[in-house]
Amino acid sequence: MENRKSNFSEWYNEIIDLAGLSDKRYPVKGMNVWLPYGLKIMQHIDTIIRRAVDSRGGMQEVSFPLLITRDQLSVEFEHVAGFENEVFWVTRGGGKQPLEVEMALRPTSEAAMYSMFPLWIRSHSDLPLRIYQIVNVYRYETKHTRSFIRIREIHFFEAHTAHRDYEDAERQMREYIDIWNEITDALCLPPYRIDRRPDWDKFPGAMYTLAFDTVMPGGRTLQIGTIHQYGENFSRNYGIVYDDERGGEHHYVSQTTFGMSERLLAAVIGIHGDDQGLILPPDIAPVQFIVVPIPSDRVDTLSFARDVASRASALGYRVRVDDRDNYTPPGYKYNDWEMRGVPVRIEIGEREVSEGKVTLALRSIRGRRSFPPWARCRRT
RNA sequence: GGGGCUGUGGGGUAGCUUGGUAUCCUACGGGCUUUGGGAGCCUGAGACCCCGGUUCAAAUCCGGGCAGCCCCCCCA
Repeated sequence: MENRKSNFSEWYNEIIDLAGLSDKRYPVKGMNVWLPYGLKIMQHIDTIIRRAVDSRGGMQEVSFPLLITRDQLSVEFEHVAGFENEVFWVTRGGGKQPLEVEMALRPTSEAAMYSMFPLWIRSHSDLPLRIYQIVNVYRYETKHTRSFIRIREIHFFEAHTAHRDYEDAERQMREYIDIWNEITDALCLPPYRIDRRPDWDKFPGAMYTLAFDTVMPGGRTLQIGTIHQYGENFSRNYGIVYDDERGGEHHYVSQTTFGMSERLLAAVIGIHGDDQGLILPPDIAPVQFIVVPIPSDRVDTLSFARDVASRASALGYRVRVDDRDNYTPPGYKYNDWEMRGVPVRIEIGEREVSEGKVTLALRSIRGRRSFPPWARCRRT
């Protein structure tokens, strides 16, 4: 395997392939296949995101259509102009018939959602409106694409909120930062930077943008999340208004958004990995304990291994017994699961069976210790 | 947006300059033997990115397309 520090780019490509995260051989530029192991990790990341968002209450998950009509995008607005060069268009349907109304694959969902907001928001009692979705968005990247970092089909979390005034929207911005802290804690990401982007670099249409940046090996900064204060910029263009308590008087809502993507996975890969491969935080590891039986003629290590595994499963951990028999020496399995980033390995050989103990090896420190049965499972 | 490079079995490669039989490693299937840090022997299957051009003949030369890689810059 490539050296992570001196040759990060190639190490990154190699580990994504070896660990079975994503297959970039799919014949469309920037659109890769999520492989089982990689998809599981991403789903666990999504679970962490949902937990962080849902636990605060008031925010609800939705799912909007993929297609946006040309009309929805025909608003004269810097937001629309900002994306016009990265939109995929659907122009035909049913054989070769040109569509009467051309449709875009969403590059982000403002235009989709804000076409519905005026129908949903009538009075102050409809506010705040706070929704999010985890869907794919599409951007016609012309530059060099890169697994999980710059792709054309993006696995995207986007939260959208509408508030009665700017102050309430600002409160939402502060809550986003709390949510972000909870997520980065669970992913064991190191302290990050929050940058207020200069005007030329803010999200198209936003009043201001705060970006969460992290630094990858090799020194490159990776923007892994952004929150945007829209103020009334969008509501004035999409006509999102409400009646206040006095009735009759219309006010524009103030809006915010929060965006994240599989760049979170890219950050976890890049920041935690080493020359042996991935190192996964336990919360997102598809396999948290790998039990490796070492075959023996004298004792039944496999049964013992399965017994250990079922006890750990009963405690709620994700456990797997590596009972593949085609790789006979255990060293292959050790290296294989270390490469995949499994946090804890449990080795079961003659010694463990006869002494009634297990031997644990931790991925993060690459040490090994022997323990009496089950003693540490709850704490690891 | 700019600069450079590459496409050969699943992965990594030799062959290309000088056109003619495609090399090796690894992974994979079958069989036997093995087993406390990437096992061994036997055997089997598997490839020249796509389209066009030059030529008796193209993996090799030329043009285009598609895909990928590296550096600078930037987006989630």
